[in-house]
Amino acid sequence: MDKTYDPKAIETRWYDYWESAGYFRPQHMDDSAEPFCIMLPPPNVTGTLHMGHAFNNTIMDSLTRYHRMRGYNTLWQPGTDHAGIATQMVVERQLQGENKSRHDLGREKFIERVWEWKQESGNTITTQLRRLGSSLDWSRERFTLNEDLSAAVQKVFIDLYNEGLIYRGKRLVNWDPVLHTAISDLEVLSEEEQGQLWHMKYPLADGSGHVIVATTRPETLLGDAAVAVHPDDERYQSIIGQSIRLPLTDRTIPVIADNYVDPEFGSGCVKITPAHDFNDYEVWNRHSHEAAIQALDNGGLINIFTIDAAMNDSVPEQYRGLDRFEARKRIVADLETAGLLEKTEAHKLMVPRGDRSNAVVEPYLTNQWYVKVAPLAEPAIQAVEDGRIRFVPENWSKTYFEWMRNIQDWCISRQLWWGHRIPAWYDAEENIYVGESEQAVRAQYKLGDDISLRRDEDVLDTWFSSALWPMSTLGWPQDTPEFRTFYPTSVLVTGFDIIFFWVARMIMMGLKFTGEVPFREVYIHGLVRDSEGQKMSKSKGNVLDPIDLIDGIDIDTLVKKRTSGLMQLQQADKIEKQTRKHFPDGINAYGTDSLRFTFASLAGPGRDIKFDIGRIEGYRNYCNKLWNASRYVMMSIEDQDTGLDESSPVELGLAEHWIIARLQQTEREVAQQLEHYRFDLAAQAIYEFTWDEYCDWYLELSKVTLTGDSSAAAQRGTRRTLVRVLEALLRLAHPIIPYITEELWQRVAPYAGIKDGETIMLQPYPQADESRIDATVLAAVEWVKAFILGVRRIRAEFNIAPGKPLPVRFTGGNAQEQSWLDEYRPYLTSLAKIESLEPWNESDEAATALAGDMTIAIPLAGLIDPQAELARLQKELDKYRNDRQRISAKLENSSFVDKAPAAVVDKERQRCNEIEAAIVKLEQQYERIESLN
RNA sequence: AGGCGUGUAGCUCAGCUGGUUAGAGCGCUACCUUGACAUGGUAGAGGUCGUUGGUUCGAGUCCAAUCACGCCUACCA
Repeated sequence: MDKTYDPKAIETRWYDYWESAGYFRPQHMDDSAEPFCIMLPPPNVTGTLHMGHAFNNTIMDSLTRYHRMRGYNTLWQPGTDHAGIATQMVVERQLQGENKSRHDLGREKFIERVWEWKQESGNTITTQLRRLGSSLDWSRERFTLNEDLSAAVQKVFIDLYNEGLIYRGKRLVNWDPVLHTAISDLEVLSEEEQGQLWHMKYPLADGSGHVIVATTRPETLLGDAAVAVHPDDERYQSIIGQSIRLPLTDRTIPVIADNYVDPEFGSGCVKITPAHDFNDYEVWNRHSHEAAIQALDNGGLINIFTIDAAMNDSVPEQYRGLDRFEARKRIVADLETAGLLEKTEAHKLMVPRGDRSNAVVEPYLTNQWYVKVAPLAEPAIQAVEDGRIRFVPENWSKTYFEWMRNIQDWCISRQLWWGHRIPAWYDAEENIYVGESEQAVRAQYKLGDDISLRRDEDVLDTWFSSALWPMSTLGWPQDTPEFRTFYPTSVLVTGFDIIFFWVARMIMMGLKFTGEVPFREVYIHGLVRDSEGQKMSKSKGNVLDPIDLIDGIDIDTLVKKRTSGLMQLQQADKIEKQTRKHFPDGINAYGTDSLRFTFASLAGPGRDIKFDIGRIEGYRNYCNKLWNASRYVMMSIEDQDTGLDESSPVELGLAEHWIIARLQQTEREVAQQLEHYRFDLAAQAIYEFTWDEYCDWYLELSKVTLTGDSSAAAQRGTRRTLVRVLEALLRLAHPIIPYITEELWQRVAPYAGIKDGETIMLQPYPQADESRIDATVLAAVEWVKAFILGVRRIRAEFNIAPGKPLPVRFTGGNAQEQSWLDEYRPYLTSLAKIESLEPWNESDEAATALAGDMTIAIPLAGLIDPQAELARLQKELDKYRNDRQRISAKLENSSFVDKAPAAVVDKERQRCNEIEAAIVKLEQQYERIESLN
């Protein structure tokens, strides 16, 4: 074996081996074993792996591997979604390079082109997921636009439409003027930006004065339908019902009264632009029956924008064709000239932008399809309330309820070409026919060939198909063995940012169409951020690529990666500086296992995961430690008898019994933590057992037996324990660090008596055997450790070379300790490097330490600096005396003795006695040293 | 405005249903290349658990108030 752990050398070959051997597939397709199933949240097909994916996958793979080893019939189902807008944008950008638009190609050719792109580039992320060691069943990979998944989408649309839960309506939507499509509320990101508030004078038509209205979007003036005041506002009673001469136009609009207006804010007058503002639209709805409103063009619903958000032909000629922001400037200037601009002030406002295009979204009046969500939400709320679905951590259910109880109808149509086309047809009178195909529609509605039908041009929101993912990937609506075996799935693992987008919608759809929840548990994990807690983003230049952490990257390449393709070029310098500061030497190749162990350790209950490079370094060191421990074990057992032959005697010593007991405790702990999704604590238990118990103590203790004059049976027992505990440890750690454990296990397992072990993946997960935990053994080793540590501390304090054998004396100690001293003498002399171990006559000049009731003394004639030693003893005494005072006060408190459980009181008493004994010994030593002075 | 969350060692975080002396990793200090490992070993320094009250025999842990920070949802033109 190599002296150092090199992930590159081992990680490349195992994945192919596992995948080609079919280990990732479910073992059964029936109910002969308990099923465990996780659906991979389908990544965007245009996507590349980011830290969130890597984190998320580490958790899912750990769960999957754990359950597989536990004997569950396990399926982790992969796939990608078609990402309507994102994918269409990618291909349109390609076309742009050829100076073409999608319209030049036409719908059919364009879609062909997208499929071609998907064929070539759509597997980037699935290739990267493999690098993470993810044990996904690739033979079942799905894509939201696959035929069977599309059939599910169509069925759901048609059924919901027939039930009246999908409808078409003309309403205000969030319109992305760059992408020319409606987007849902969730795809709009509002952020505070610096803007201005313009206060404008709106003259009354009778010339008697004016009102002041303020706006952040002056261009919408051209679409105004009214000015609203509060009905009880004394100041404006007289003008309610009067007319306003709308500036820069030849229109007049009424003053109306509505409760929506806050009289305290601004002038108390609000301009109402119903076709371009959600609140104004509501106001308009309440007043649209009024004659003055009805008299306006289109009943007051005046649309002033083209699909590009340029001014359309309904506005005065001089503004037509202007972009909205250009129009804004012109209108402000014209108002100024006309003396109608009262004032302009700086104003912070929330600006809504499309999450894909980053363009300012406009409320825009269009025909769209909607899902009526409230009836679907009700059962979905119940499913969480009554525990059929459990959120972990539980608190996220509050967020879920909050949203579900205030839910809005969902706009599902998108003005795109790439996606599931809406199965609706229109006749010349705009009557709607919904069905599987034109033919089916004609048959169903008895439409003759003389009636021409035209299909709806729009496609469905990608999330509409994602909402069906747990059902559709298992074959629903067909009654398949997969669906029968694995639905409902076991757990959904995802970040909290996606609860509304996806989790809630899956629950609604699952319940609606299968009557069953789609998953029984939802594990919500935190979001990965950089070491300073900042969200990782391209524009901030703080993105880490998981593949770079695995393979390593030099600093120049990293800088280039972070600074290329930036929206704002002036950021580049800052990002370069920052990057060179954080990663002066680039990033080492840490390997997949180190990355996974890091993620597992970070998977605590918090919701921000700060990723610091120091952490992964530490876990790479852990892997190296495990590697070298195995190396030592292999060196100790190769060509040696490890007690596999039952006929030769095998003897286990204290160390063996101890490490076996600690292993059982660790196994219990790890399983318990994994059951509760505490990957951090499970990882910590594995880490501590490996490093602090197995390596620091057991390997050292084993050397005493193997290199000493122990019997053949004892040596056999030690070798057998070395290899068996290691073998179990590898299985224990395998779900988190699959590669290194497989690599080591392949070497080690035969010596542990495992024959024909093809892979660690399918070995049973270690189960604790409580009967092998012996409290006396644990206590004995604790005492042995205390003894050794005592000697080491004296060495360190007096600067005695660690290798120099020392004479050690002892005195006192209870009967058990005296017998331990006798029995475990070889461990003590070897690990503490003791030259001679004899009773102490208490007169020699010596430094002392305590091991339980026993005093350890190291004669150090002439070496001791009495002043320093007295100071040290004093410090220790102070600590003990403090403790004694606190505890005896407690014990003298009758209410404590009366009310606290007896066990607690007993413990305190015992502790008090121990402290008392220690103080006595320390005082004696103090006097001895003092007398030397 | 409403909802959620966080505040423990220089940094990143554990601390489960309240019970001895509050832990880990990284960083720091000193010593050590000992035959698994310097991606290592040994020893050590470092915390009045945001603040103030309360419940309790006992509070980092439960309750209330308060301060600071963060996130989400909805926004006032």
